[in-house]
Amino acid sequence: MNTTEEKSLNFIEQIIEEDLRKEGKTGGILTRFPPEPNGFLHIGHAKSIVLNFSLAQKYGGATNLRFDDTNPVTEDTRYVEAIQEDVRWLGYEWNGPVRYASDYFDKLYEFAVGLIKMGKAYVDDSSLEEIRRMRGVPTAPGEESPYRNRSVEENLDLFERMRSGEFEEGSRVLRAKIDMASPNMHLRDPIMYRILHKHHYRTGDKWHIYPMYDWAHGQSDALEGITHSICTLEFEVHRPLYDWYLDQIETFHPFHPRPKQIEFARLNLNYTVMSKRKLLQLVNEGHVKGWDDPRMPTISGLRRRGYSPASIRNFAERVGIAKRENVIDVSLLEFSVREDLNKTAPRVMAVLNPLKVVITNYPEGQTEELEIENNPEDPASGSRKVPFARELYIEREDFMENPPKKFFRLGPGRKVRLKGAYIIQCDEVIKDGEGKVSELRCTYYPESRSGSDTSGIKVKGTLHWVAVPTAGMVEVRLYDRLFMDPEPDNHKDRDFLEFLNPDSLQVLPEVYVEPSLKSARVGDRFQFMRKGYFCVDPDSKGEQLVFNRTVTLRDGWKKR
RNA sequence: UGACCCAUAGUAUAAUUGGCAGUACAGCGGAUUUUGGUUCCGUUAGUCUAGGUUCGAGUCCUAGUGGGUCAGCCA
Repeated sequence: MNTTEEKSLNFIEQIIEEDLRKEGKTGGILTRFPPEPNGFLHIGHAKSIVLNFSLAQKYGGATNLRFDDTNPVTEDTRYVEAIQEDVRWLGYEWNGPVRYASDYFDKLYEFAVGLIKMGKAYVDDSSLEEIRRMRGVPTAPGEESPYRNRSVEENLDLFERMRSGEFEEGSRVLRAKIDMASPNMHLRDPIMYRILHKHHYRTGDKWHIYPMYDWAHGQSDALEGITHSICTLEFEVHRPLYDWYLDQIETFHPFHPRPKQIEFARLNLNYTVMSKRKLLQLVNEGHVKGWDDPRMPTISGLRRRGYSPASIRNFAERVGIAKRENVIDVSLLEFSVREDLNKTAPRVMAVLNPLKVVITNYPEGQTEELEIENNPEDPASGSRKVPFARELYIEREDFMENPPKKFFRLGPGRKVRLKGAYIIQCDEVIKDGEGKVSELRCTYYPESRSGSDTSGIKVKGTLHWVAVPTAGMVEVRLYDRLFMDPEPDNHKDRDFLEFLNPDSLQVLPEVYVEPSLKSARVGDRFQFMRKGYFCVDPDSKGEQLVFNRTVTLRDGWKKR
């Protein structure tokens, strides 16, 4: 079973192995990750990154990072920085330099001239509206442009003048001459170049025409020697065009290897949105604090939330690769972080919502240092000293005045163990003027000390705690799902913003923590025992630490 | 009144390419536990429908149904 499990390949791996077999090779593929720098990367991109890089690793190849920067009006260098950081943080190193589609603008222009000379491309003076109208609709053929049969000489002249900036934006385009009656809309004389008098962050003001995606992408793949160009399903209808362009160019400029486009289903996660447009909207309208808000499904958001690169990689491997539309349950993502952090995150104690406990038989002024292991899952992580004292904080929800039988925690007359310390018994409940429990008076059993317990007392519950005199204080931010609906953008009559969860962020400004947390630094991850995994946020300033809750612990006692 | 793609437990994904439908997450039950965590064991639950080919169909064929994509000078 293990052996068959290892042999199981996804459909892309099957295609690659078949391709390699046909060519009598055992490896040497080249994949690419081609983001457009017009937004931050999200968990869906992570799936694509992991796919492309792990395929290359598996089949002895490499992966290029190429920015698809063919639209200067929406793209920005700010995004190219952020994207590189995210890919690196995920743990991948791309092949050679960062590449840009704009590196190939000259080559692309040359290829376009080649198509014109073959009579396979022409300059169209039609307006945007005319072109749209004459394109027809999916169920009915379009009609040919009156400019479709210009002479090669005229096309060459016009195209050259388009490039030099002689014409207004929108006045002309270069189109491939294919088939206005094709059932595939993308083959109805697709536009190759549009006029854009825009400054490009890399090519400056050199160009007045910019290539469309279809014209730029496949050729960039071919020029880089990409063997397998993996993209998402919506590009499936583009594949005939991808191949057509390559077919034409290969008549005067053969490519070895010739790239092959393969499509797979993008990742969708429930209780969130994954489109860059909607993510941008959340940022711009202030529904979140930025692209890296810990509630965002962006890679930078997840990083800030406390997700580790390994947990995201494991998640991406687990979701699988297929062509079926899918919606992954967030619980799989959460499982992936817990799995990783359980093995790596040191345990500490923090009380989110405090209730004071006074141990009446513990000598006033006395303290002691208790040795507590840092991570029971990792013996190599050692232990630390945690101070104990007569006055402590415990979690308010760990006490009930009238507890049900199955409640294993504290109640009047009940006993519990304090983690790594003593067994205590609740003797008296003190309330404030409003009847709210304000303090517990307890007694402890001196002989029940952890590690040398001779008391013989058995308790069912163990509580975390923080000693009052030595307690540190931090801010904690608790996060819940950003949307209350599993598929917020899948409702025909309702806007996804209607499903925003008003309680997705809860700030606890004063949380008591054990003193060992003083040395925590931005990015450090911990398990707050019994409460979940937490990560130090960059908003922390010096001693003033801010923690983000990455995810709660699995709760076998599902209360609330 | 088109073309193309897709359809396996609640979710996602396998099935040596035509040979006992498996895995993970989620759920449920139990054991262990100084985290109601972890770990371990058990368990519920599936091939869209109808025909056909075949000794044998999740897999091949036909039709249907359902879902998705395509009408940007976005990618």
